[in-house]
Amino acid sequence: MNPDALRGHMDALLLSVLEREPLHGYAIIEALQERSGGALSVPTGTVYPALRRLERIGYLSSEWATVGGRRRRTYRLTESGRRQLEGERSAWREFTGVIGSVLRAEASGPA
Amino acid sequence: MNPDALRGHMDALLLSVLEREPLHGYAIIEALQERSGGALSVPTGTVYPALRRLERIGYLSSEWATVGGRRRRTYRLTESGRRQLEGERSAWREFTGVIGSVLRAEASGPA
DNA sequence: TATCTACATATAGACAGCCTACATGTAGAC
DNA sequence: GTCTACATGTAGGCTGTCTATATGTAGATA
Repeated sequence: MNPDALRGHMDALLLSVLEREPLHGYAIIEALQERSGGALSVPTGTVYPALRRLERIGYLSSEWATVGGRRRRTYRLTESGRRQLEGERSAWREFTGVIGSVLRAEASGPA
Repeated sequence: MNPDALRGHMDALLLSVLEREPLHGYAIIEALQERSGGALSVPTGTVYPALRRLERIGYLSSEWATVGGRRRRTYRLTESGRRQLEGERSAWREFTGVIGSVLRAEASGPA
C-alpha cells in the first residue's frame, strides 16, 4: 500500500477504529491490521503523532493507565469526534465516487 | 474535496484521462472536471508539475503544437504509462477495499 | 544471568506532493 | 481599452506520512 495514498484518510481510520471502544495506540495499530486483513501496517511514527493531533483538535480525549506494569495512553472518541467520523464517512463515499468515476470512464467514450 | 485526499491518486487520474486520446494540460483539467461531474477542480499548479513529473518518469511523452495562435504542450500515454495505468487501477481497487473494510466495520462488532 | 521478543510510547528530521500566488502571453468579444 | 477564456509555468509554503532512533517493562528461554 503506497503510503501517500493514506494521506488525508488516516483520521477516518483512527476515528473509525475507536468508534466501538476506547483503545491505546498499540492496540489501534493491531486493530487496523486486523480489520484490513493484514493489509494495513501503520508505523508507530505515524499513529502516535496523529493521535495527539486528533486530541489537540478535540476529536479524541485520552488518559493514562498502567496495565501489567506497562503505561498506556487510552484514547476515546469525543462527541465532536463522533460527529467528525460521520463526516469522514460521507467524505470517503464522495471521494471514492469521484475518483472512481474518472478511473472507470470507458476508453470507448460517451455517446 | 479535501486536497490531501488526492495525494497519491493524481497519477491515476492523469493517466486515466489520457487513456482515450492525447490532451494538453488545460484540456486535461477540463476533462477531469467533466468526468467527475464538476467535483474535481485541480489547480494548474498541481497539474503542470505533475505532468512534467510523469513525463520524466516515462509514463507520458509530449510535443508542442500551436493552435489558433496559442501554444499547447500535448501529452500522450507511452506504453510504459499504459501499463502503469493498469497498475494504478488495481491499486485503487485494493486501496478502496482496504480502507472501506476498516470504515465499514460495524460498531456492533464481530461474534 | 543474559538475551530475546512482545508490549508500549515518543520525537526528530527526511521527504514528497499538492496548494496558493504570481508571472507571462494570445485571441476574441464588447 | 478592457475583460474573459485559453494556455503554460515556477517558487515557495504547508502538512502529514515515514524512517530511524530512543526509552523502558514483562516474560520466556537458554
